[in-house]
Amino acid sequence: MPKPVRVRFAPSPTGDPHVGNIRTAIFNWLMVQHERQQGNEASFIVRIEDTDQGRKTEGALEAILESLRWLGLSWDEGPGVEGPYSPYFQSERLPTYNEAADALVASGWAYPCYCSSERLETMRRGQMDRKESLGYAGHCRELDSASLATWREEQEQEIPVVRFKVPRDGTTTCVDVIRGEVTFENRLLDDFVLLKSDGFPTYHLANVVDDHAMEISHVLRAEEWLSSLPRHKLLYEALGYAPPLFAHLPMILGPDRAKLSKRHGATSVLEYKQRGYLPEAVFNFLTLLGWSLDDHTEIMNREELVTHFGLDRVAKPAAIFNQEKLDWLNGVYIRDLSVDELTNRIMPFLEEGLPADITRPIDREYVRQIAPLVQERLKTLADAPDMVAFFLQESLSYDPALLVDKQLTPEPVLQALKAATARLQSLDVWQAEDLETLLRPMAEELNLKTRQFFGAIRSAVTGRTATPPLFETMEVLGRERCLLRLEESQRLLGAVSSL
RNA sequence: GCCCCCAUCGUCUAGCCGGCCCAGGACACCACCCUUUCAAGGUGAAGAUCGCGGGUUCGAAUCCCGCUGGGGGCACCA
Repeated sequence: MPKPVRVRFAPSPTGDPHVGNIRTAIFNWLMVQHERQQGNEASFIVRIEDTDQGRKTEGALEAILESLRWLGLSWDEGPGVEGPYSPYFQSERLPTYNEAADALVASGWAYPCYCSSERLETMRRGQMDRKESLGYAGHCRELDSASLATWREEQEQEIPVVRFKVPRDGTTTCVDVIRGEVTFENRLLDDFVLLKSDGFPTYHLANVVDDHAMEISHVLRAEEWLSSLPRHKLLYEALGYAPPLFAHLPMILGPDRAKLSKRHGATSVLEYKQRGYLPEAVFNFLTLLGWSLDDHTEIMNREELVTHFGLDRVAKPAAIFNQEKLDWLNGVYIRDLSVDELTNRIMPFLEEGLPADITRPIDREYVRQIAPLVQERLKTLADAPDMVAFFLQESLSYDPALLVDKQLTPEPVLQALKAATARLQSLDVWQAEDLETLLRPMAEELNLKTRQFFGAIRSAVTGRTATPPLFETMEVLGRERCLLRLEESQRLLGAVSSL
């Protein structure tokens, strides 16, 4: 019986989670789902690492959870889902860390340090000037209790921090599932802080203690953590814990190859939601950043991803976030939606983005008729309001020049519009097919190219030059509105040509 | 500065326990087709001396070493 797979996503509530964080969450989640599909026991845990009171951000927790929910990354244990290892907020687990720190001090693996932050800062600057490697030099490490007390007075520190006593020599070899063995020299690791003077643990301590307490089997996290691995390994050993397996995931970089940040445009997952990206597209796209199935499969739904995902096909190099490819993928997913589904997804964007003069609520049934016409033209759901507005607007406002093809003068266009209107008035079945049967032959009669003739009608009826197919558009627009707009266009054009 | 990781088309990547690769797919770009506009779709083109230099080998993108480049880390942040 293999030990159950237990992985965790451990964000810190310091802002909107960006796509890199979420990609990590996706890989964790995927691994769990895959294991389950294989018939193995597996759990996805969300643990909130809120041990830095100073950086806590209002609303960040909700943003994290919303991001996860939006992408369908449900968790088995975590906020709102109590489990056998509750609580899942580190700020509520302080006693556990204290115990661990005490045990470490008792066993000689850690010691209190009274050095003031000013002293540390000065030390760091000195190291920088002398171009030495940075890190705590170890002043309090060897002090006996008497000299420690004196030092405490001198530094005016009430409460000490607790530091880990890193071996002065030797090496620490760690294993990363994706990269293999990585060896570090212990003398280059400084005595890092375990417990801060405010009583909160640092990431290193909290992380190790919790991963052990929650019986985490695999730690999948971003590559930026790789250099902390030896510290963690040492900590596991000092604490007498069996370490989990570690896999450091490739980073996601901006187009300038730097760590993704606000400068690169949208980085928050919620921003993508807002910009009209489909969660299934974002999910699929993020999965492809650092993982691949083979040399040709790219579009995979959740289920396919679950069956194929594995750590063995995670890539090593960092990936650059390619916005254009996401746009394409989003279009693919939009085109794949059923009309009903597309209508549902578009509605909120229309309510939100359509001009204020269009009366609300927007008629869903009508939108449902429009939806198929714009489906293959939408790059994002947020494109919908602009693309659809003319269907719902009471009156159009556009430059009458749009009615006239560049190679034409207003006069023949005006005549054509007049003729078309007259014929259309006597058409009793207002359907695309009939509209086409009626109008297409007219182009030749009027001695106009179809693009010139249809273009004029298109502009008259929509106020635009780029629209869905004309006849279907007219059908959805309806007889009355089309005729009205056709007449209006003649008025506009007449005014222009008489100038 | 020191430590660690990484290195195939502009980008995401396949290939990397050596020959099937003078390197495959996708996005973007270009051309053509379809066409009432815009899309979508179809076809095709262009695009990587596999970062560079040494080895090993009959043979290297694939193994080894060095260099260079990029990234990450070096907090009482995570």
